[in-house]
Amino acid sequence: MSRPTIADIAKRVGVSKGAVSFALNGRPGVSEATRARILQVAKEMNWRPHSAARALGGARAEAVGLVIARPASTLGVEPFFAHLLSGLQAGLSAQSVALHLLVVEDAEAEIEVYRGWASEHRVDGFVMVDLKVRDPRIEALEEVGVPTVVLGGPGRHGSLSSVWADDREAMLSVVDYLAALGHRRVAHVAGLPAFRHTQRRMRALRDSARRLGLVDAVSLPTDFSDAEGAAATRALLSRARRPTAIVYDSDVMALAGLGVAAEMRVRVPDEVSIVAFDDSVLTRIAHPSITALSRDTFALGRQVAEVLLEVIADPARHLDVKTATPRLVVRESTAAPGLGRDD
Amino acid sequence: MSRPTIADIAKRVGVSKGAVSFALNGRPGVSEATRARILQVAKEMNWRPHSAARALGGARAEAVGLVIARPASTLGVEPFFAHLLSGLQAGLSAQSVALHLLVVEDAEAEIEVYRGWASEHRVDGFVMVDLKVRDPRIEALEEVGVPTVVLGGPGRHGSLSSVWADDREAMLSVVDYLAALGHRRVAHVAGLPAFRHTQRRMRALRDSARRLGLVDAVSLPTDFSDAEGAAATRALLSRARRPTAIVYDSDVMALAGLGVAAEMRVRVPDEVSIVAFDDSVLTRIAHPSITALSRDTFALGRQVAEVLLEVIADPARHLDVKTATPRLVVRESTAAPGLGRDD
DNA sequence: TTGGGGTACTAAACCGCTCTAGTTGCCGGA
DNA sequence: TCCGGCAACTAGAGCGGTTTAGTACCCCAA
Repeated sequence: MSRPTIADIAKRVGVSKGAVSFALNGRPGVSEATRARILQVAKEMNWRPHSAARALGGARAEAVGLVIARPASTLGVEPFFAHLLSGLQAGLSAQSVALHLLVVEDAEAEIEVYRGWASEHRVDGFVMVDLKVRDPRIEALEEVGVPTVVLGGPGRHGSLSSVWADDREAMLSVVDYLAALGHRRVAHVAGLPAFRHTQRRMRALRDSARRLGLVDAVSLPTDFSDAEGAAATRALLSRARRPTAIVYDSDVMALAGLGVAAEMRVRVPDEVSIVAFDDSVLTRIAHPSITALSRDTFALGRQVAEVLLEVIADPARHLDVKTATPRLVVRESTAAPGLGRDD
Repeated sequence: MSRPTIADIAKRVGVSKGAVSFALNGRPGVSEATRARILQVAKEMNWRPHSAARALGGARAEAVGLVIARPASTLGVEPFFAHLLSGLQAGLSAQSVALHLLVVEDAEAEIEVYRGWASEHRVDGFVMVDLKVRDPRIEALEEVGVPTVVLGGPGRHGSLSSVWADDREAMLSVVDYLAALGHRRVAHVAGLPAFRHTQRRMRALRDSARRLGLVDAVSLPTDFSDAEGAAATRALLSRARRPTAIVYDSDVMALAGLGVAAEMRVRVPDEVSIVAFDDSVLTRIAHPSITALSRDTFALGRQVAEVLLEVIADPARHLDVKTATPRLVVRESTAAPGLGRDD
């Protein structure tokens, strides 16, 4: 026989549908004895709520949405993304909330999906990632009126809540560290300039260069791919006055850069130091292992989930959470310029 | 004002709810003129179907489920997984079907989620991954009665459809290649022995060793982590008669193995050749780059999605799709066993 | 003229659950 | 004895669609 409904339970126990509903939802209106009997029978019949029926009455969908506008084929490349997803899952599954995931072509399609899922009550909230410099999604999501947490900032996310890491401070700490080692020519292989965090990192490098008197502090934008990361590295290392340290905006690019250095017979860290934003297995198992800004993306994802659940519980709230600033994990890929020849 | 319903449209156009439903779903029962008028008004009012209401009536959920029983924190490590997810997305989003994703602790919880989502009509089908040797999930899913595609095989997935790659054939091709280069001592750093595909690879290595007269053809099981991959490599390279070639069950472990070799001053590929199952950026950007079995995981994911959509469309069907056998991409990490030749 | 059959449409049941507005029965107090 | 009040429970109206049964009307053949 097919799934039992509360009507079946009601008939069997000999009470009304309403009584069963009250009992199952733990609300007053039934005696303890009756409640126990109802729960017992519900269990025996292996009853489960029909989420659609609940949703019709205006209840929660018990799911949140994550829509990503990237070519699906590049998603897999980013350990960052996978970790974030894991963290989100961890935070959500604690409250048995599922994640509705969709990859679309562009921001326009993304906004369409927001509208659709919201009005179909498919989800209770959204997580928005890849905050752009002037981002049309912000306005769209505000209009849609569904609780949302933006991953990125600070600022520029309108009335939406956000969770952000201080990219500026992180970059400053990297440059300070390199400067303290004695580096004067620090280059930066950046990510997509359309991203807000890329801009903040580039600006931080410029500011620090001025403050510390560094020269040739240049940022080369890329698309985050290993190919462009390698190309940028090749360009930098081919310069007459090549940088003594390179900061990469992702672990994949740093690893690609390391490969290029080896191929060009530029020794790491003796002749060039390498630092990666974003830590992962990649930086640990590379040889030499790569000094990286470690930011526990898993925890970040979980935090995003928690904030979102809070905002869903009380839509009037507006949270703006700053996460721990990435911590620099020093490994074998950095050293004072021109020194060290321990190999 | 809140979302318009078909009743609102009906009132505005001056017809009944039923007529509106017929018009919006493109079924007979209304004249072309009326249909056009209804569609026009629906568009003006920016109407969207309420998925919960549809689901109540027994319609599709337009979503499929993927439940993974792994500690969420290890998910991100596997490029394989991320690629698979991307491919799934690509296949599903072509028909605007969303992916309901959940990470749970163990197989038991996984089965609970299958039961739950199925009876709540949250999804139209499931994708099952990580096929184990004697897998209780198979029976559970058959009982649940929701269209499912198992990633893995061949065989041992009951009445469920499946998509599988020939791991045996793949391993044979690797060993043949190594034997042809002159290798006689081939080791295998395997994955979790509970996985069916791990078993098949181990058996294939044993069979091939017998056929080709290889010695010391040993498989060391691991948990797929870079740590255990490194440890296994260290153990193998410390042997008195160490292997001249090592096959790794994942790209991450191969990269970790490469690191260990460098650290132990065992030259690759001069003293030991390295081959990875599963290709990704990692194997390409490593230095030296790693010879790998490339299997286009993205395409695999898309194929799974397509098969699932087919089975959902016609639940009576049973598909069993064998994907292209992984192709060996030779890079810098393999060569004839030159130095340290001591047979 | 009748009647059969097709088309275009309406009314209402139905899906499974929630929630409000009763209704019943019992108790205690005046 | 009557009545108010409360706890326990019932009846039934939604929620937003789909779908079935039924109706009104028209056309055409007998």
